[in-house]
Amino acid sequence: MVSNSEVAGTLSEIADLLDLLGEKFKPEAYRRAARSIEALPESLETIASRGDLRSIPGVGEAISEKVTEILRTGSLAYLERLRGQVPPGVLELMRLPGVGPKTARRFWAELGISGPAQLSEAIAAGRLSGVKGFAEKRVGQLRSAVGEVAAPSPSERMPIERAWPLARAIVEALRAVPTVHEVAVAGSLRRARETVGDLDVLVTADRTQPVFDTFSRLAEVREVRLRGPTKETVVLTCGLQVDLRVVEPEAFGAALQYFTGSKDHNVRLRSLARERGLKVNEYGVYRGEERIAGRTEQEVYGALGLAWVPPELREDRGEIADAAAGKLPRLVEAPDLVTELHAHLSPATTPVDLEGLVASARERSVEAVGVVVGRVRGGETVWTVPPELLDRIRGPPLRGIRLVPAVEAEGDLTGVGRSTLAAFEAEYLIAVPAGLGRAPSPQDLPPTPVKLVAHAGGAVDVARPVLELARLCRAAVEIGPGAERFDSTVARLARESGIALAVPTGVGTPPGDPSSAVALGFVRRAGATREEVLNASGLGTPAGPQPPLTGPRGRGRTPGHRKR
DNA sequence: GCCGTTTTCGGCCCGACTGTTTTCAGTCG
Repeated sequence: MVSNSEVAGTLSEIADLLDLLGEKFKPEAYRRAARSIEALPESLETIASRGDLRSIPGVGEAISEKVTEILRTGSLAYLERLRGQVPPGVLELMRLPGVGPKTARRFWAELGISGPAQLSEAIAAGRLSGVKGFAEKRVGQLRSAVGEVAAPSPSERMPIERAWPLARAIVEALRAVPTVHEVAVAGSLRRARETVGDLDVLVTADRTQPVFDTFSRLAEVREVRLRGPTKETVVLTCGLQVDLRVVEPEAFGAALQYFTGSKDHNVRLRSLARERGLKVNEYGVYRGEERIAGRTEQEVYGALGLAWVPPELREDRGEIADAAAGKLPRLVEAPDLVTELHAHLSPATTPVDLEGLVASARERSVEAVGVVVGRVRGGETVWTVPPELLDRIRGPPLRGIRLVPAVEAEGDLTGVGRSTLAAFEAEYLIAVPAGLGRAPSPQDLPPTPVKLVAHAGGAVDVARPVLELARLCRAAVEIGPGAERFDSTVARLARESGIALAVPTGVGTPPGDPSSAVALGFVRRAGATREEVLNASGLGTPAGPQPPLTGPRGRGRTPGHRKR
């Protein structure tokens, strides 16, 4: 079994090799195919077995044949042939910071340098002095670049839930600068990608200098890598790179659009602009010399005849055509989340904790909270809240918040039934299918409806049996960051199978915990509307057409409705 | 190599920054 990432890696290597060989457009074609494959919600094997490889953006006749060969044989003759033309060390040279295909090729072809070690020797021996294009400063850069190879590896992509608090801290620090007006985070964090490679921060300000000064002096900053009149790049102690740009207010929307990406979304957007005789860059939309949009993103998309595209959808998966046709989904939003389905009290719970939970719900305008009052494993009770708390949870609403008792059932669901709920006087079950190694069969299902499948997590292929369980139970699956929840690719698969989603609201989590915001980003990234999120319908829904409480696919009701 | 409500051929996003230049090439995002 060859993973999607391995295939993407192979295509990227082909791109690099073609770059070194001086090819013009092929490298970008291979990179684009690699990016789409990396972002696929299901395995290439599955797609190939349906004969659908050509439906992947950027995959045409030639690349689909190569992918097929890799899947079938685990290797690729074309790649081996390219490798034969370029010494392996030259690829490593190209991966040094500041060294691209042209420079690497010159080292190799003109100076006989075919690897970082040889480059290091050449620099030490002074063989670069007098060579055109390699003056003192450049040689200094190369020396440190070669040195860094042995040092800790360059920063890899970071899980979004880790990057989120860092971004928040930076935004708050910049907002405190007196000359600053607007601050926004763009990039893959804004698109709610599961991992982020760097942070992009945009600022409008009266004066640039104080902004850069504050930025460079942040406690988390390890080094300032580059500073120009409008842009500064730093590296944080954790290795994450942060780019800060100061833009004028008239261009804020255009810059936000541009730096939010994705790259493929922007390329398509600018191609569309060209077709309409317009030009889009980070300063605005231009007809000739005249700027016709730029202050807001709505203006920018509007000038191109498009509806504003939510950042989470900007991946060139057809969203631009949808925006042109007015067919973009109305994605679920934070105020839609009126119910928390899965809140925990600590094992040593006191009434104070319950007050805290209620306060937390009020803060977030959540009106009903499903509280776990007990946990069972294989029919045995493993944990339960103190009886006096159970009474309060079952009692009348606390300060307007309705508390709904729920039971978590770990692992195997056989033996879990109505009696389990009755024992706890709970209203619904939360399945926690740890170690579910196979697809469940209907006999495995409890006679009591399960409302939520939570704490499952894992990669797409691991998720399938869990999704099958959710489908059979007509339960929602919990989405969110971390190893114990499902990400946006699984959320998308769930939606496509008609399975409802559940989004943690953050009720009962510490202040500043990013998991609720990230979870919302994930389900939006999966294209979910309010109607597809179980805890977004029902209670307190604003006036207007009410979504069906029981969705078209027969999902359960929200806790708050059971006694109304 | 991919792709097309202008195309099955002829295009392929665009600008900041750096170091090296006498006006630009390369890298990066």
